[in-house]
Amino acid sequence: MVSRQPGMRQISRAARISDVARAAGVSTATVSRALTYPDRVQADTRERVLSAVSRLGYTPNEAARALRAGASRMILVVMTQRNSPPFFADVLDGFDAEFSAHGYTMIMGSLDGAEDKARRLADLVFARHIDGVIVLTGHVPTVDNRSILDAGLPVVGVCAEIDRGGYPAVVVDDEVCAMAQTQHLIDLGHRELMYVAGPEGNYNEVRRHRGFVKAAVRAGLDAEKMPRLPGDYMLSSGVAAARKYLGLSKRPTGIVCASDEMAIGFLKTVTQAGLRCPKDVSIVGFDGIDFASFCEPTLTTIRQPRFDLGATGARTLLAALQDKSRSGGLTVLHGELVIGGSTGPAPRRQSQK
Amino acid sequence: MVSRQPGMRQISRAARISDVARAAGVSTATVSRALTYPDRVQADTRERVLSAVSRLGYTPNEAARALRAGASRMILVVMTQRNSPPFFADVLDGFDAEFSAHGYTMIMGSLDGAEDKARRLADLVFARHIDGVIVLTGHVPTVDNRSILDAGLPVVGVCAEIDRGGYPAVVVDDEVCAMAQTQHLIDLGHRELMYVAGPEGNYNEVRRHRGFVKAAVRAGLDAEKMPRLPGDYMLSSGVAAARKYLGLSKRPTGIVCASDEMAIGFLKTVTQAGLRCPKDVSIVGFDGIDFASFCEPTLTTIRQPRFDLGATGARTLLAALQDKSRSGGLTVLHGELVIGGSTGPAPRRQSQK
DNA sequence: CGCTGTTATGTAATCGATTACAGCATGCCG
DNA sequence: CGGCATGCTGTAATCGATTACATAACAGCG
Repeated sequence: MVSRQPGMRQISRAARISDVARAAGVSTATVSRALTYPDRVQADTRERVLSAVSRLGYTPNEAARALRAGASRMILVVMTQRNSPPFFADVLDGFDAEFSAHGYTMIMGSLDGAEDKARRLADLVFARHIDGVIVLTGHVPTVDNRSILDAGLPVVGVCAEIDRGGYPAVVVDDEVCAMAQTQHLIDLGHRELMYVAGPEGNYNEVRRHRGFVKAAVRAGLDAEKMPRLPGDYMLSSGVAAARKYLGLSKRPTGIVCASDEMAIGFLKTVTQAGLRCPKDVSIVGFDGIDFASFCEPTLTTIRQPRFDLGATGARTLLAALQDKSRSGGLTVLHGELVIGGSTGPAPRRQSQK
Repeated sequence: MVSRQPGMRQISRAARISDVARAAGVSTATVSRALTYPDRVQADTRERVLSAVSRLGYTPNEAARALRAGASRMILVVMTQRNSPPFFADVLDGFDAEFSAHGYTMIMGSLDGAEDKARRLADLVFARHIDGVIVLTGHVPTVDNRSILDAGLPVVGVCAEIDRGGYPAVVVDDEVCAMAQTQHLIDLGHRELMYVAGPEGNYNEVRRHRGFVKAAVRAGLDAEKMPRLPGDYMLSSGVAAARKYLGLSKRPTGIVCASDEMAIGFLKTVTQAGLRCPKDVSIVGFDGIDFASFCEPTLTTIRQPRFDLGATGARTLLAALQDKSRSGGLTVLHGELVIGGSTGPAPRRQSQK
């Protein structure tokens, strides 16, 4: 009745610690010690145990260990929307590098607005299946009157601070970066600017827009009059923004986008409609995703330290796991303006208007 | 000594089933039944239990449940290389949709060649922390003389069959698609073709190249003479291939790439060098990633049913989890040629050579 | 009235690893 | 040689939920 597997090795039944103990002629306590504190058992006993372990292919049952230890060595990473827009890939790599080096495993949970997803993640957390949480979206939903944050686990915000205060976070100086984006256009002579936004109320969106306004005001421009088209960071909303832009009677010449994806969607759509970039219109993105260097023209953008955001965030959480009393603290990393081909001097006609 | 959390709710200590039992004035067995088989307990008892559950905010401890049940409701998804190249995002969404609908949670494990990563994933599997495995890369490494496959769990290959046979898989008809890619160029009059490859020996690479050769031979071309530049599916290798291409004394006019990323890297590099696409050179990609529609010109490519690959793969694994005896079986989905602006008639000069 | 069948609930074993505590040698010292 | 410290190993409790089995209450029926 043993189920045969296609593999080479025959699986009879996973070896338990008691099997190892019997094979090595010791107690289960000794097996456990030989594995966890090798110097607490005599050398020859250790030998016998280790050889039995490898002979039987023993791996300690994780559920039993977690139950006893009260810790699972699992980290939940909460993301918005669908799985991994291109920007996040490197951030996740940063997490992975640190966590797996410290014996932790990551679980990715995407919150695409569906309530049951949020409920499942909350269950995971309250079931003590998780030791710590990383929140990639500033906002954490509350379902059934409970939030992931209420489980009392260490939580770190990455890319955005968590809206309910008091948690450590690792972010980029969005506002400064957005000012740099905008200033770059101003330096090129653009005076008619437009902003393509991220989701309403989003942590990064709020700051990026604030930076845009500040830079404009500082240059003596009337920020009130500048169009602000809605978006959601994704390609399609860049396309939609471009369509609206093309319908405007008086088109701004400098376009500041809150993400690269939107900038790329915008760029493609307006050039396809016959506008020349950067001759007729200049476009700046935000994020520095790989494809920014592969559109035509290449995109001027803000390069974020993506891997570093992830690695630093992971280290912050690991520190909190070690020392639960540690709290708060904001780490701010810096973005960098990368000048591509999508921005150039403002066209004369427009700038004189 | 209770640690205070910044949240609103006060966390004293996670409620156990015995706390609920006491609060409801019943035994733990009754609590468990009230939650799992509601119709096995009297209505008023159930009421009391459920009210105590919500009053105490009780969530069953997952480690204890998993230990007792011998199942964790966790799925491991093994990926190659770094986290989620753009192609995989939708596939992962497909997994997520099915798995989370059925109460399963996904763990993403990336194997970037480092041995310790492979060891950790194997540990996870052998520790019975996982109920099933999805392998996104045909090859599964063996470390310390054991492979993830040896744990005797249900395993499904997605995007590629698993090299050690006998496991079900969900794939796309790579060879047919590659023939369509190639035939498209041949139909446009190209007779000098070149192939930009994926990683040596990779499941998809082998089939895509075979399709390329078949289509060429069928058209009476000498496949032996056609350059085959090495690559790894990623942007940078497309760039590298383009550099080599530019150095060739006699440049093929039809370029078949084993991935969109390479095609995009290639396209950008050769147009930047002054070649016109599709006038001087035609390029076809493979995958149908979002950005294929946003480069200049838009990329002709093979659109894969990415979400469907994921969803079908997940369903296959779920079926295997229900009925462990079920084995084998290959599901083949179909890709579709999407014609973009990167392919056009072969230049006259070249095609007459 | 007493027996059987049914339903609701409780008791206690169980999953597998960890670890506090106990026990047993052995060595050292007075 | 007795007493105590030290080092190694074993026994058994423990983590928290599930569930086989036991028990109790009650209805139905001859």
